[in-house]
Amino acid sequence: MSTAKKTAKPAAVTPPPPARRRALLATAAEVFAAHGYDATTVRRIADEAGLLAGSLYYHFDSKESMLDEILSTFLGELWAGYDAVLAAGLGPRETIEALVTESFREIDRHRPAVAIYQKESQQLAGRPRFGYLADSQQKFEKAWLGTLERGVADGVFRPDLDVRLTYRFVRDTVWVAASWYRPGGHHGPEEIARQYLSMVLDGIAVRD
Amino acid sequence: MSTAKKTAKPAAVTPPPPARRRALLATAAEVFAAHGYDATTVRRIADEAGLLAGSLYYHFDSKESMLDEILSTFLGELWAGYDAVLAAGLGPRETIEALVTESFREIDRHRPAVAIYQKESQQLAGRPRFGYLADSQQKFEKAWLGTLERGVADGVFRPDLDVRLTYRFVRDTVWVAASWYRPGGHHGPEEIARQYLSMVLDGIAVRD
Amino acid sequence: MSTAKKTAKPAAVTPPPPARRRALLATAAEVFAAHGYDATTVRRIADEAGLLAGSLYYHFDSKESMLDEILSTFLGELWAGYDAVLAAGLGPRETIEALVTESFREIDRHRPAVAIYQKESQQLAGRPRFGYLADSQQKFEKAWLGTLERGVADGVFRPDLDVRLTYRFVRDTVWVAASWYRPGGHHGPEEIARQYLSMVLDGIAVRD
Amino acid sequence: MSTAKKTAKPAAVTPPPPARRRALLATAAEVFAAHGYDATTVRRIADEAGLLAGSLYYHFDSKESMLDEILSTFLGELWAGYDAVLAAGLGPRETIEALVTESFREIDRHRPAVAIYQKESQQLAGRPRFGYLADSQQKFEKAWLGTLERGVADGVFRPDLDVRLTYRFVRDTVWVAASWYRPGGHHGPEEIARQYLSMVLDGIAVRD
DNA sequence: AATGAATGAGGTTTCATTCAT
DNA sequence: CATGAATGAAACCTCATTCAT
Repeated sequence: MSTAKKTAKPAAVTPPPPARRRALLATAAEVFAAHGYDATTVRRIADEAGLLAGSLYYHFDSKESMLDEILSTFLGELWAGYDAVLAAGLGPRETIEALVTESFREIDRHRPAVAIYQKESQQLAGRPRFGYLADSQQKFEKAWLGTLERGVADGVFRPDLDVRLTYRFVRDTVWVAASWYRPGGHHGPEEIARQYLSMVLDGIAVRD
Repeated sequence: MSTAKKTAKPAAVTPPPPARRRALLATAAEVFAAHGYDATTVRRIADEAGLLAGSLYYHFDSKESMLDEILSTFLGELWAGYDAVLAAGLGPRETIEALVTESFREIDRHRPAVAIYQKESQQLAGRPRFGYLADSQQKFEKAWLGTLERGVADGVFRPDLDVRLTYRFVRDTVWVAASWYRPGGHHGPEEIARQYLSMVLDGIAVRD
Repeated sequence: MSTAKKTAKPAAVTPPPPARRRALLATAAEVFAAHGYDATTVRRIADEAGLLAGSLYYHFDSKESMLDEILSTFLGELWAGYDAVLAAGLGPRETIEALVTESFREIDRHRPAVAIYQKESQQLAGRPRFGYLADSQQKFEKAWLGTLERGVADGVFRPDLDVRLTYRFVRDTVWVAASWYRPGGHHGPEEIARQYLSMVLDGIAVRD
Repeated sequence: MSTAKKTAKPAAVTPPPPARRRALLATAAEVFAAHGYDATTVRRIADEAGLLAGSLYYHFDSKESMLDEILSTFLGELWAGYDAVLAAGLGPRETIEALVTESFREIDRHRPAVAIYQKESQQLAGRPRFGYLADSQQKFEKAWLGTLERGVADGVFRPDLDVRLTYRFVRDTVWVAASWYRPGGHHGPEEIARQYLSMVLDGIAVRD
């Protein structure tokens, strides 16, 4: 029956429009990540996606709006994960472990977006349209710095720690991983997180 | 006679005063670092330097040649320092300490160049003109990876270390510091190096 | 049966309901008049009409053909009115009065078309498709100029009149009214015509 | 002597930069007036001026800024003339005569600008950048309407005049002349003004 | 050394139009 | 009849680069 086809996949009816959009954004993200936002031409994205440059403008307002959608989508999912961790009431060490693990998971799922974020966010945060990048960065700092400080106060982390400096080192190292991480490689995100945490928490030197 | 000056140092006739060149390159590096190479217009550099865009071409062949000169100068000095460290015959731990300290010193002296290197090198390494970037990266990897491996073999570093992964983390953390480091701030390069080494070598967690 | 309807009026099958066409043209005319032909996008018209840009092409061949239909329809009705006046055998003054009155009536009924005509006709008259605009302008000139000349010859209009100049002034003032006239406002078209004729025929100065 | 050349034309030293600018603006104005602002391509202007489209951007920020400069320059000169007339303390009839004459003089000197103003000002007045167009229009209305009202009050103009309507007719007729006026033709601006004033003030009909 | 002006290639974006569904 | 997606031409604009002065 003709109705059978329509009722067969009712769940798929809900998100019908984003289908193409999402594919195009994925392509765009890949190219942005590989060549940098400025150096990426709209034509390059279109080529990669198999249509003409002008046709992209049926789906998106501008090159910038593609970037915007890529970054805001990523940050949305990132904060969903982070907020869950922060709401779990874990101790400082466990919170750091969970945040690091969550971060590498995000890199695994949104590698191009993370790479773009890493390279361009400082540049973009100034523009009004990307104000949410600055907001996110502030929340980010609050979450990490707060946890580190709590750890020092609780006697879990070394008392001589310069937390601000430590925060910067940890933050950068985690995200910069997006520049070399390849999904499906030797290590999954959890394995990488474990190695990284082992280094940061316990050091690479052999203990006396 | 006017010829006296010229014949006195015949070799110096071609590149008259490197003073201006250096100043212009410093300006260019600052702008490249702040906005990214692609996003930087020649006019912007010229504005910042107080002349017109076209006038820059009296001093340099092209925008790319400015970038080239900035990066190769930086890498030249970097390797002078690194080679000295590597030739000193230190133990693995001391070598790592010396390399990290040397790196932060370079960041202190060449912050814009390092920032540019960090952001653009992956992109540039492919082009023939910037082949030395890839070479440098290889030497770099060899130095660091070798030292880490030697440390593990010597029982100085933990035996369960994934040296490749560790190398990446360490490398990135060091260089990424160029994006937030401000010369003349709270900590000098040596202090930052010490903090960083303390974290990487001994971990941030309190020992039992 | 469904076929009954179709076979009932075979002649009407091709151009089914001019109702929709007319409504779409009215919308198009409004937008053309408000923003100018070139500055009007097909999408804007479609938006205003409540369908998608592509869908307009089911009804019309092109944007230009909409313009064409709007203008030719208008001119058709205009000349029906003018020809009736000119065939009535009135005296020069009465002819002028009737033409002016008829013109303001047309503005009342076809304001957008008149506004378009006013703004674009000089531009369009050159293109072959719109040759009828030039023809119309010639007929127009002949009718007005002829009447003015007749009036001077008959001693009804002042003998020192530069008829060509007068023609231009009168012609422009009448049609330019389309840019500010709003149907349903204070004055109806006949009232405006009366005021205008009073000014042009007798002047605004008080007679001695 | 070399100094002779420099001191020969000291007066020309003052306005050295606008030389090329003004010529380019004149060309642009001509093209805008002939084809309409929207329908005019930057390339067309460049072709007409004998350089490449991109080169225009050395002199102007944008197509819009050319339009802006054309219109604001014109309005500046127009109001210099109008203000002088209004400040002269003439009677209503003489003021109208002087304003009309001044207007035709402006058309004579700025024909393209007037034509552009006539065609595009209503469209542009809404945009913030061209707010001065709306301001000008208000001043304009105040000047003309006020004079007409004063004339009626003084018994110089007919008491049954609808001044608002009269204002519109007079205003349009004057400016619309820019669409057909050709400098250097049969009539100079003063002659046209005289003819026009004769029509408007005394009417075209023969007095009884 | 530097300026003013221009070039020419290429970038982003717009838009009338087409067409399978 | 209408939609959604795409095309392709052309528009505005940017920018590295050149060159006569």
